[in-house]
Amino acid sequence: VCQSCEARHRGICGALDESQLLEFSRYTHQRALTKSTEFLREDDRIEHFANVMSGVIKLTKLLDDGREQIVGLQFAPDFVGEISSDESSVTAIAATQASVCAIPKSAITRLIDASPDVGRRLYRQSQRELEDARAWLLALGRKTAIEKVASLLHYIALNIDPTRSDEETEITFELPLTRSEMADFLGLTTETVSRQMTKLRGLGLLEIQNSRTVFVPDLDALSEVGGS
Amino acid sequence: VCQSCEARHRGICGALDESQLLEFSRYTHQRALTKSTEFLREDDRIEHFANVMSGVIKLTKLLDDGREQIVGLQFAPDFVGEISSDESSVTAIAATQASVCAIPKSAITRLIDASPDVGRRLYRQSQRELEDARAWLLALGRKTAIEKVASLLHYIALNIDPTRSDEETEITFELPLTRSEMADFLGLTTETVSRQMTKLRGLGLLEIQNSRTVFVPDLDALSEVGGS
DNA sequence: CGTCCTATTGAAATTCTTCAACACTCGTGG
DNA sequence: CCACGAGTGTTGAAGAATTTCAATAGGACG
Repeated sequence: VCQSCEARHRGICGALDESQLLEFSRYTHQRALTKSTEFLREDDRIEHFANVMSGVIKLTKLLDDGREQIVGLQFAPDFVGEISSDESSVTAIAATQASVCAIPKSAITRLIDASPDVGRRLYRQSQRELEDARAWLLALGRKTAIEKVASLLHYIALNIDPTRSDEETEITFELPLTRSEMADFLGLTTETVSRQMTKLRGLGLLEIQNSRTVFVPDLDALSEVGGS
Repeated sequence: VCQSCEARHRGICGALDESQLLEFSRYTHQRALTKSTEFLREDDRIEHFANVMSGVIKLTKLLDDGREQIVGLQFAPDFVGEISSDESSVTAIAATQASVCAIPKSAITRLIDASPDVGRRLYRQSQRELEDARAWLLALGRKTAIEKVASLLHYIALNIDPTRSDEETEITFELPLTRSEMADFLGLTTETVSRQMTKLRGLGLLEIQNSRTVFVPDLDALSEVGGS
């Protein structure tokens, strides 16, 4: 059942052998999410987890007056959900059309006990998310608007396509976020994001079609503008 | 040997029974760190980990032009170091006089294999750090200067004393950070931090002695200013 | 007592935001 | 088929929050 799942190779399921996978697949169900579908809300009880198979999931936090911050983006084959906590500390929303493989909490617990490698993979993913979060702390705290936007575009470019090879220096992709969402990620306003995009285009680091389709001729140059 | 270690109860060593602890203690060594001692540098190979027993460790990241961001504070009995990565993604520096219990990488690996509970605790700590990092992303991205400073003071107040009970609504403590370090945490300048401290004092939320000793009469009121 | 480091305060400068107008895209219904 | 409208994106000008520059104050220590 899981053979076709993109999450198979890098995700947690790669830790399972064929028989475990078969057994496990009895408890999972695949789910298609339309854009903007919320499938996990901050402070809600966590009942199940999800492997992102395609699309992009945004993790957000809210201030009570409505100010919003995106605190993470999950690309295939990332795992969504906090194991060691009963309540979610973030809201998870499909930023694009997406498909996920949902797993009940009880199944994942059993899985961890049965296969230490699953636990290791979850831990590794958690560490990777922590690294990402800290890289963004640096960006939000110390980078200028144009550096922030360049960093975000570079980050998305590197993660949007799970099959992308590291050698490729140019890339074309669909932005999974609106200007407003980019702003909510970077602690800016839509207007500022838009202006910086225009500036990057002026620098020849970016070409924009439809305002959503982006061509980056030189990823390293973009990364350079984003600051190390 | 570890009986006196503050890290015993909440930290990872709490997962060990007496005999494991004794065996384990043969590989650890306690180390006193004077203020500003760097004991882990970004991109360096990780050779050993550390349990914070007292004091505060700051985790920082640098941009190549020297701009600095503090991306985490580790209080007793937190664990410092990334298990699932060979190179550190942060620099760890003693923000105050501190003492740590250092553990060679090889010992921790064996420990995890021997006791699943240790792995679980490390995972849980990692998740807690991730939650913290994301809470600060919200703060850096969307809070105003005064909200940032109030949030940081509240955070420090809650964590500085491992023996503090949740019932206490007022607290006096020594700031483990200079104004400049607070600024590096919050993505501000020292001047702005100083001005917001003055403002908070004016609001009666803070009393300041020596500029380092702080009295907070009402933690909830402070938290309120920091935004939810 | 002077020196160094940290912190505070003021005034000018800058970045980013806010407010406002307009353009573009896409789907729906006349 | 075209017009309309809603959502999204761009651009300009004025405003605000924070930074930068500068001067002063307070402590710790030799």
